Amino acid sequence: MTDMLETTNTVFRAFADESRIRLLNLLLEREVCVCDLCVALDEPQPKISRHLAYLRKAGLVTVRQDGKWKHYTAAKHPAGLHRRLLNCVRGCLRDIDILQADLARLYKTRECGN
Amino acid sequence: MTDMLETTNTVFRAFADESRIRLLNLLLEREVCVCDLCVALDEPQPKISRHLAYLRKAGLVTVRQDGKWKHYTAAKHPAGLHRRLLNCVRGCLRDIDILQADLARLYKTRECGN
DNA sequence: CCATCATATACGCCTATATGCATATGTTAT
DNA sequence: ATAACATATGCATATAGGCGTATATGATGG
Repeated sequence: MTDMLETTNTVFRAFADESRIRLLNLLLEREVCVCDLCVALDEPQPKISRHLAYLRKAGLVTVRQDGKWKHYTAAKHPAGLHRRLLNCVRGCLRDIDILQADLARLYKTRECGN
Repeated sequence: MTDMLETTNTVFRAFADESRIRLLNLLLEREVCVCDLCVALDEPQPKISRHLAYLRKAGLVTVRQDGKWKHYTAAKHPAGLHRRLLNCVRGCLRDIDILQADLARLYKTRECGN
């Protein structure tokens, strides 16, 4: 496929933003609703939603609707490059301060019931 | 380090461009001078030089001066994330048509002496 | 010193992207 | 139906990035 390079490009672009890396870091851990992500990252909701849309279009996360909440999580069976890059993130980024702090806040937070 | 996330971001951005992926693909193979890269990618020299500067600043490639030529190659001992991402490229992207064609052109070309 | 060659950078233009604020959409409960 | 809540999107703006063209820098050879 000739457009595989374009797909690759899309995926790398998806990773090329601090907010999206922070989101992926959390979504690799477990399923999280938008409001909890807002709390964990301490960022306004429209900003979070737009980045989630970006990640969704890039095929890196999936959504599950649950009443008025939407729960996002890292895509389960991503294609070759997606999977490898997600593993990169999981493996390499664990130690970064901000990402650890995000995880800590995530586990302290239970905004929505689920 | 708090700015590790920024570094990470820089590296991902470096990968988020088709020309730069094509360059990295070649530079992972061997040391190449700028003029040979222009031929292999069939792109104008200023464009190549600008992307090489980008990759240099991101710490992904190094330069060796040799008279009037400059030879670039993938950084030998990159840090954790750099190394993992470069391996990703080496492993995942080999099969892409364009990248294979680039390699083929590279091996047919010997513009500069070295 | 001057011409030539290899590479780097400056400029202007255009597109993509990130963000804040306001608002739309969609769901639940009363 | 309406109010309240969760999420998504539209608009305006600011900034970054990519590209082509022209030009600067730096090295070599006459």
